[in-house]
Amino acid sequence: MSAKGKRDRSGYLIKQRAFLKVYLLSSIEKQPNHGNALLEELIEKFKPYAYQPQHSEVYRALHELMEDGYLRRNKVTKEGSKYQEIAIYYIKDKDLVNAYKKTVKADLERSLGLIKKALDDNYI
Amino acid sequence: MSAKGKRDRSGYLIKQRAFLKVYLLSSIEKQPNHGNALLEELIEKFKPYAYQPQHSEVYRALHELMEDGYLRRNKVTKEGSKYQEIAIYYIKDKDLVNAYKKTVKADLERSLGLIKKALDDNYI
DNA sequence: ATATGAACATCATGTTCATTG
DNA sequence: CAATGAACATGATGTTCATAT
Repeated sequence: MSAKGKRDRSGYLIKQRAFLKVYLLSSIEKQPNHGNALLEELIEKFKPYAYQPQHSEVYRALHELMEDGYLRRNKVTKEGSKYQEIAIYYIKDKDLVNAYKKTVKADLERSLGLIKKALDDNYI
Repeated sequence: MSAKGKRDRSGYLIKQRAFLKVYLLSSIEKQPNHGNALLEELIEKFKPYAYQPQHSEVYRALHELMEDGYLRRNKVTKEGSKYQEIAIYYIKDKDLVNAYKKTVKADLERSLGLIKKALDDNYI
């Protein structure tokens, strides 16, 4: 079974895996895309935050989203000068996606609260 | 060597260890205290956030803060009906503490930014 | 060389066990 | 039993290797 409804026992901040999953789902909602392109997009997006997600973590997230029925994909042969086989991801179940994003939203808000509190409590 | 200036390679959110350390330092600044009492205080504080730090993690944080010269402690025999030997922690170097808290503040703010961005980017 | 994926390695942290008084 | 600490175990993630085109 994949990492579905799990939050770690102690309940500290949201895990990277879930964080990346919502970004992947949002991006694919706008436009189906393949893994490496999604990765590059994320790397670019987080540059100002000194956060650089690793390719393996992004692939793992995508694989889990497939296993859990959020995404589907089809392998296609890239046209043009290059002839690399790539996997394009599409949303499979929009309702499921929305439900998932909702739970992650709650965890993001909880995390936001924790960090805000730490700034409040420890800095005048 | 302890976990001093380390941030994980990918630069995702602030680590629990550092998060707890600033709380421990702040609490001890106000009032020297022993490990278990600090733990209970933290558990209480984070109850609304469904976050329950573990005792081992708090002790590890305290040990590192000693190793790195932020805290000192003395073992005392508890008076009263109980006769347990407990370790009371005191601030050792205020300037060092302030410097440390400053770097953690930056990481908290960076983390805050990341989470805010995730909420902005993925939810209308 | 690009894209994907698996294998392997490590770190951060959680869970359990031990000791002391 | 309260407090501390170490040992052990697991999970989350990073790094490296493999494969295909």
